[in-house]
Amino acid sequence: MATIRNVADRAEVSISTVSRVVNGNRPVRPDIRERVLQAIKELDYRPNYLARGLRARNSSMLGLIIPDNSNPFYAEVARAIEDAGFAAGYSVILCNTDLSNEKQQAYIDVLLSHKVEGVILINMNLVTLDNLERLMTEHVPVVLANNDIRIPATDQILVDDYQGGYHAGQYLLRLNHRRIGCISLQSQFPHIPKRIAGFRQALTEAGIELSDELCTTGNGRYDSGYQATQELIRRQPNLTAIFVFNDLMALGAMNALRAEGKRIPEDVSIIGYDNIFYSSTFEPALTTIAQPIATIGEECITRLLERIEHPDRPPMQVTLPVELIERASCRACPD
Amino acid sequence: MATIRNVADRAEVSISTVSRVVNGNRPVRPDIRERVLQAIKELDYRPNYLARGLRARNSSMLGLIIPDNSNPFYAEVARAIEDAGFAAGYSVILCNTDLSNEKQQAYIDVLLSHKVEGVILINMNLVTLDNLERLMTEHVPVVLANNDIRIPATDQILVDDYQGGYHAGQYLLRLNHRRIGCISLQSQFPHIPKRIAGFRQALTEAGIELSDELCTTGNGRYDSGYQATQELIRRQPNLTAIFVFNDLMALGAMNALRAEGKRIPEDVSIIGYDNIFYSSTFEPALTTIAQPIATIGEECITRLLERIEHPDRPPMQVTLPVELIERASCRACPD
DNA sequence: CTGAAAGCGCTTACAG
DNA sequence: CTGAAAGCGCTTACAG
Repeated sequence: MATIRNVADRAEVSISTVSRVVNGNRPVRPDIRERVLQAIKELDYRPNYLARGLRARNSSMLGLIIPDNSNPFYAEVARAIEDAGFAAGYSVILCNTDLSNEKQQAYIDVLLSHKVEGVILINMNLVTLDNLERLMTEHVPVVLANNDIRIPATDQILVDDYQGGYHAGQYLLRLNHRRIGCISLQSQFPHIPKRIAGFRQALTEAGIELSDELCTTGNGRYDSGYQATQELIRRQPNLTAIFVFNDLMALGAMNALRAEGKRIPEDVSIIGYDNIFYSSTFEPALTTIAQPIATIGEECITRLLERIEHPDRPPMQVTLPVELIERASCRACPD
Repeated sequence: MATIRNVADRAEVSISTVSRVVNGNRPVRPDIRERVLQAIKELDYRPNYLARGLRARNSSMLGLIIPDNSNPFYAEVARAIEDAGFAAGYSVILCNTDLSNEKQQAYIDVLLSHKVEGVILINMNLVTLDNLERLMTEHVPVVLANNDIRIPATDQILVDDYQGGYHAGQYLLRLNHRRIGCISLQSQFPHIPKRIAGFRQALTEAGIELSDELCTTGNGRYDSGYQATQELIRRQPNLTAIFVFNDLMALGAMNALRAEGKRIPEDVSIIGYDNIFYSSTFEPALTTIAQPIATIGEECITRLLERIEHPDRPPMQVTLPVELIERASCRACPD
């Protein structure tokens, strides 16, 4: 394929001049610029980003590290990031880790070798901070989302999990529920305990204790929501409501309940978390605590691009609000 | 960060030697290799892929062009591709096009500039072949999936859409349905007409004509399945079954039917297409024609890597089979 | 088995 | 406003 050299020869100018018209960063005499543009078109020239990146120390690439792009939550976030990245002239490398520390590490090495200009880490498994530190020592701009651990010198996008848990609790209480189960997420993420704390606080204010017996955990996937629910109703058959920590598991919960002959919401109310697109299409439509999914993605990329532009600005912490979305999976407890 | 030069200095060897131990492609005296390895570790050296790629004419990058990664079908395919790509040492650049010709074109230019070693195109909008041709002239290996148009010198992964349509038709007929609607996909893709042809053939064999009145189209998304269904039952209130060309629209169809007070499958049977993961979790669980989603992804990447290795092997066309998955959304028509 | 040298395709001071 | 030259960090013949 054509190189800058070929263009220069055809336009009878130096490669410096070609570079200038391609990048448009220095003045070029109009007639010469025309000649160059003409040659570029005739040769179908496209700059080699490998060469440009090597020389100019930029790669026009971003890394996106998420647990699993086939999970609708991450899929939606990834979409927002890809859109905005593309608009800003960046390509995004997709990295799935399944929360495995080894895969995270391997991918960070790869991204570093590719000389990405920044990386977005969503629900990063931070059992150790080594991975993050490697990024920091190389001075690669990083945005951390959904990871409420204070990392100095890193932009962070958080969602108000305490409020999320609190709202869910209050809502169920307002509907007169008293025997409330909870399916949380088994994870090392600090935002999960906060969500539980908010939930517990709401119950405590109503004089209800969140007993261990009524709490269980899942891994976030449909199946685990199904199983956790079976376990929960085995332990406490008189449950009237369950707060499930993500919509996918909530869907599993609804199906498990149905398999036991329970109706939703007549027999058991279910409230989810996330508000993935599909939650509104479930039958019954799922009442849930909405995370601002698209906003999370947009904030991630906005912060990252900002930091690439201005590496020395102080890091920001953005906390996004949650919102209760009332649909059809909860109803007032008759008791 | 450390460069090959730093490593060479510390290990007191030439950069050629460092390169050889890093790439492990030429023999190096064991004690020297040890020294180099030691220096690499001490300096936390990682090769610069920009430099390597520029020189060696490889980038370790692949492009994945899909309509929308937040659609579960593509999300699942993308996941399979990312997994296998990573395992083979490639990073994948995620490109969403929303089927826009402009975006496809823009992304292909970008991928070419990044010097990707290959690109996978799934449901590429081929209103013009220009985009594809640019890839061909640059000799970038290409795999085309879900695009049943004969492109010489291109590997293609297809699914047997004729059979898919035929099976769906036969199944509904076997259940004694006679007034069958069809929500197909508005698209320029050649596999869609084939699917319709298979469906029509099944009906024809049973002496039933697939009238235009019973056919409509959607864009593949949930909402359009919902709307298309409203339209269909307005036109023909006595419909007993609908064949919907993807599961997402089928979900929309079920909800639209319910909103009209119809029960599924008692009043109307629904059969979908794709077998995305969620279709088994719908209420009722969706009967559908399964595409081998993971296999499509795996075949794409296998073919692509194969072609990168052996550019001169004749292109292959793989046609994958579909399978009827019987679940709960269809039942025998009482008529 | 090892090293010196050329060169991949660009950008960017520098000199004019 | 333009061009010659250096150099980004590698790989790979080539010579030894």
